Amino acid sequence: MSVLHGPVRGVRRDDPREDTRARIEQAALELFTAAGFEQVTIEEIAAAAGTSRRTFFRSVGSKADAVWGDFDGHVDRLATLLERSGDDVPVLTAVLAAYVEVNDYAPEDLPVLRQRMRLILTEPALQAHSQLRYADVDRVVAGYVARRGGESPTALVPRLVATATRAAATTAFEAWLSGAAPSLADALRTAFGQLAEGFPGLR
Amino acid sequence: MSVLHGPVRGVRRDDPREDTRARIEQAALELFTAAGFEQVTIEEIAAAAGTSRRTFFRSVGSKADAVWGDFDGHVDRLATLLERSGDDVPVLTAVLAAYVEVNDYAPEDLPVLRQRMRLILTEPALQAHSQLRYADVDRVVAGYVARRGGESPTALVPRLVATATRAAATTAFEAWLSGAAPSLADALRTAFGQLAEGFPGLR
DNA sequence: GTTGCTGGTGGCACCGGGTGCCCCTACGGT
DNA sequence: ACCGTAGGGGCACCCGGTGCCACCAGCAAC
Repeated sequence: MSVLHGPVRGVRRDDPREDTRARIEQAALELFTAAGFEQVTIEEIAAAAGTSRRTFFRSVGSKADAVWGDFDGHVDRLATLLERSGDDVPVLTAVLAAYVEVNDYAPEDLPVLRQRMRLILTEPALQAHSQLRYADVDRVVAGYVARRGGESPTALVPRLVATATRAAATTAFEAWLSGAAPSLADALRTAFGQLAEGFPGLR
Repeated sequence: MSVLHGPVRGVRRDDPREDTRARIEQAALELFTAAGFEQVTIEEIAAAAGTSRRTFFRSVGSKADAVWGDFDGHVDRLATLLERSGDDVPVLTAVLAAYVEVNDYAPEDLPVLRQRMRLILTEPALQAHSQLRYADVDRVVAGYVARRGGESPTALVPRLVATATRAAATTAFEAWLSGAAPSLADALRTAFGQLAEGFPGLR
């Protein structure tokens, strides 16, 4: 699951609030990458962004959010994509397609995405925080699977499909990050393919 | 993935250190269940256990560890079970069997297990922390799958099998907790079955 | 009995993330 | 000139977590 926010997040183009937020996120990303997430204090980030500790918390909410950015927007996009997918396409295929489209970034955005995902997947504190974000994603996917299958969103199969596909997505991200996969979309397709086949050769 | 520690954890039977630890964990569990994880402070737990804040941290390490208990021991048991499983049994079957055996509790231990898992699966702070524990489990399973398949533990398939089976295990735990499954072993078998079949009907 | 060591403990100061509250300042409308 | 409002800074506080030292059993050696 990725992290970059779309081109337009706020309402106005020169929103001063969004401006300081962007400055803070950028400063944070650089410092985290250089020195490690836990080694950098909020005060240092604020200083690097030319603002105060208090403003940091007001604009980004928490230290982890400085890395995650506007993830809620991505979850919303995922939900919209699933809602709009036709009922004729198989469930797993629809989920895969939604994951692929949500994570379709412009080439110039890929370096920053790498930076963020690298932090999220390697720094323990961010790894822990990720579970909370994943839970949001899982709720969306489970809801979709439940709707398609005429089941409750809390039934075993919808939950299982949601967590398993999300596990596949994060594994695909790891593979892409390590350079083992040519592209994110490719890694996602490979992982979902294995999942849908029930891991042939391991049974 | 469960949490209860085995009958003997320490070296001596009347280890005073183990004794205060057990008292603290019990007090913490009761308070967390009654008031919620974040609402209870370390000082309150220490007071309820008849000890001090400093001793709390010395004996249980962190607030989350008061709920998780000796999880490392479970990971070790899982690793041992996988090591000893024969090479003739299919990989997924071996992983399922290991999960089932690791989570085979005596009936009298089930209430406490429910209490702990309920907190871990519902309290956001503990949910976040769980990802770090799951990562340990995933490393063990990925290592086993890699060995059986002659691959690298960091290759896509071993990682994917590890995260997907663990996702199945946690989903099974949720189903068991909510009362939808008669037993933990049953829920695990159902979830692994779905996973191994590649979710028939959704493709 | 005194000495000395050791392990479990408590107290204390400190750090860092996070929040509530108040004040200041710049800006736009009237 | 007069406001209202929004973004920002400062400050005090809470809480989880750690390092350090001081205390006090118990126990071995002399």
